Amino acid sequence: MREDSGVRMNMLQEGEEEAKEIHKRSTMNSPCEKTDSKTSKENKTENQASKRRKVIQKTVVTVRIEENAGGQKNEGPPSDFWSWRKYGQKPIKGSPYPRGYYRCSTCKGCSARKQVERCRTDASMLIITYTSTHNHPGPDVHTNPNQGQPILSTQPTVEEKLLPSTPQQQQLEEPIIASDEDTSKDHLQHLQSSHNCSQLDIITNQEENPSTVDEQEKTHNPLSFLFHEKPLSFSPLMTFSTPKSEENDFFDELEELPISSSFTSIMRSSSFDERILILPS
DNA sequence: CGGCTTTGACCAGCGC
DNA sequence: GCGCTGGTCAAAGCCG
Repeated sequence: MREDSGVRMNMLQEGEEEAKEIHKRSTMNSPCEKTDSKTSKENKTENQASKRRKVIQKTVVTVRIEENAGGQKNEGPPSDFWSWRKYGQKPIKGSPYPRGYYRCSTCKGCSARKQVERCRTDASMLIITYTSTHNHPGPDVHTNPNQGQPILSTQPTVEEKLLPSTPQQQQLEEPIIASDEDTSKDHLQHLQSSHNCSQLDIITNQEENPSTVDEQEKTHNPLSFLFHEKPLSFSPLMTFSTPKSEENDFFDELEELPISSSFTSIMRSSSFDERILILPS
């Protein structure tokens, strides 16, 4: 019925310095080299120096577990074409469910990470937070290492999405005013009921230095590892439809997610590749 | 045997 | 300054 499933993405750029930090790390450990984590104290210090709470760029995705299950267990990370290695798990205050920490094991030295936790209000929802970026080319999606997941090879690359080739997309590129939230919700509900296809919410929150961020985006946009390097990553997610008001409640709970009216724009387009840039107000 | 998961410990940021 | 909390490390064990 209404809550087939929903997928959302919020991308938050919370500070380019962190990006640099992570990037520095990723470059220090040259890609695909055996540097992993078991290294000297020096390296450890370096890593811990950047194990921050102000994580740079976060891409938050919510997924319904049942739908996500491409042969994966419920608690596992969502199916995408990267291989992830779990490196930690912590109970999160306020949430009955622990948060799992995964890093990309596709290539050693890759700084891409993600956090997987269940929605505290809806255990069937997974909240996946992607941080940092892959510093290596994505796996050949056409080989489809992901058992039986449908491949949507028509997904545009991030560059394609960056181009406001359509009025719709142009709208998405425009900054969104959060005060529009109520309206957004209306739109959201309306649109959710109108579209069975998945919806992705990608909110790019550019802080202070848009130029730098822009440059960053060109090279290490967290979305690039989601869309560009591996545009099919979300194909399993995209088969979902979206719950309606229930989901609004859910996201109300997620205080860190600046849903706001960006949702509205997202919902205006029924395809998954919505991207919303929120410029610093 | 290599890769992954589990889990306790450590460290740093943040709030008071 | 201190305690809390989140994020990461790394050893040990498990599994294919």
